[in-house]
Amino acid sequence: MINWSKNRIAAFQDTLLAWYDQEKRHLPWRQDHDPYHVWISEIMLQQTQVKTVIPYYERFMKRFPTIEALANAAENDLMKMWEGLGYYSRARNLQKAAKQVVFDYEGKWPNTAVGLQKLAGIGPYTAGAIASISFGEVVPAIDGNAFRVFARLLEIDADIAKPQTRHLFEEILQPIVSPTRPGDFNQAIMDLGSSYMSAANPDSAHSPVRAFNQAYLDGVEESYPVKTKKPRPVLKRKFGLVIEVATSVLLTKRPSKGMLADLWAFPLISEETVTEFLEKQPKLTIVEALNQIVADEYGLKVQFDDADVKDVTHTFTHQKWQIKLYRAELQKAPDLSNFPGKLVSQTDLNDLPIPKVQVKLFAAFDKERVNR
DNA sequence: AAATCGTGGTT
DNA sequence: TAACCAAGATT
Repeated sequence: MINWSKNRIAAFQDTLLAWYDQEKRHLPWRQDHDPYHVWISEIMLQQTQVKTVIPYYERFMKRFPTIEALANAAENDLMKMWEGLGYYSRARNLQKAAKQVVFDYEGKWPNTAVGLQKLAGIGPYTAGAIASISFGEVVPAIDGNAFRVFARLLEIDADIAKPQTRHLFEEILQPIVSPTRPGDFNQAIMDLGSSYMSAANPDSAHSPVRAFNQAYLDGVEESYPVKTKKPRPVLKRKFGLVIEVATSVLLTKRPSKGMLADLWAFPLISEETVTEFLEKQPKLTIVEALNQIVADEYGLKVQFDDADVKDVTHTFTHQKWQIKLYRAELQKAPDLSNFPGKLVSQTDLNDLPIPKVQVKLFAAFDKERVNR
C-alpha cells in the first residue's frame, strides 16, 4: 500500500472534481440535496443497479412525495411499491426510519453520519452518503465502488469482504475526502467506479485519475481489490401448491421473518417435510403425502393432480430453489380458518406484493392453463 | 464474524 | 452454465 502527501491529495481532489463537474451522471435523485430524496435513492441503490432503480424511484416519489407520507403509508402499499426490487427488509426499515424521524425527532433529520446511523436500515455507507451529500459533513461514503477504486489507486491489499477492512478504509479515506465538497467527492468516486474503474471492464488508460492509479501504473490492476469468494447457492427442493377455486387461487402471506417476508405466494412445502412424511408412511405416493400434509397443516381437503406437474427454478444470492408445482381444484370455497392466507382473484392479485419467484410460478401455471 | 436477505445483468 | 457483480444492513 502506498501513501499520499497533502499536495498529492489536493491534486487528486481537484482532478476528480473537475472531471465530475464535466461528466457527472444526471440522475433523478441528483436534482437537489433534499435528505428525503437522497435517502430513498441510497436505500434503493443498495446492491442494485442504477438502471433498475430509476423507474422505482420515480414511482415511489409520486406515491410518497414526503417523509410524512411514507411514515403514514399502509404496509401493503409500501411493499407494492417495492415489489420486484428485492431485499424487502429495506422497505420495512424505510418506514421504521420515517416514523423515527417524523414522530421521535419531530420531523428533523439527524445531520451527521453518527446520528443518521441510529435510523433503521441506515448503516455506515448510507449514513456517510446522506451526511456528506445533504448536510456537507466531511466523511467518506464507502460502498463497493469506493472499496474498489481506492484499493486500486493505493494498492490496498486488505480483503474487502471482511467487515474489519471497512475501518482501515475509513482511516485512509477520511483525510482524502474533499473538505469543501464532500458530497460531490463521494458521488464522483461512485461515477468513477461505475465507468473508468468498473469491476469487470475498467478503462484505466483513459481515466481522469490514471496518474493516481498505482495498480494501473504497476500493471497489477487485475489483482485489486482483494476479495474472498462467497459460497455458491445451496440447492433447496420444494413443492409448490396451486389450489384453485373457480378462477381464484389460494395464496399465503409469507411469515414476517426470513425469505420474502410478508409477501404473497403459493404455499411451499419443503422437501424435508415430504421426506419425513414418507419415512413414516412408506406406502404413500408423493401426491398422497402432499394431500395429507395440506390436510394436516391447513385443514384443507384437496386432491393434487399427478399428471399436471411443472418445474420452476429460481436462484437467490445464497439459495437455489427447485420447485415442483402441483395443481388441485376445489369445487367450492373452503374453510380457511387454519390457512395463513386467502383466496385471491385475478383482480385482487394486482394489489398484493408478489416476489419474482412467484411470478415465475404463475407463468408456469398459466402455460398449463392455456394448453388445456 | 459469518450468514442472511432478491433481483437483473454480464461474461 | 455457473460465477460474479451492483450506491449494504442486520443479526
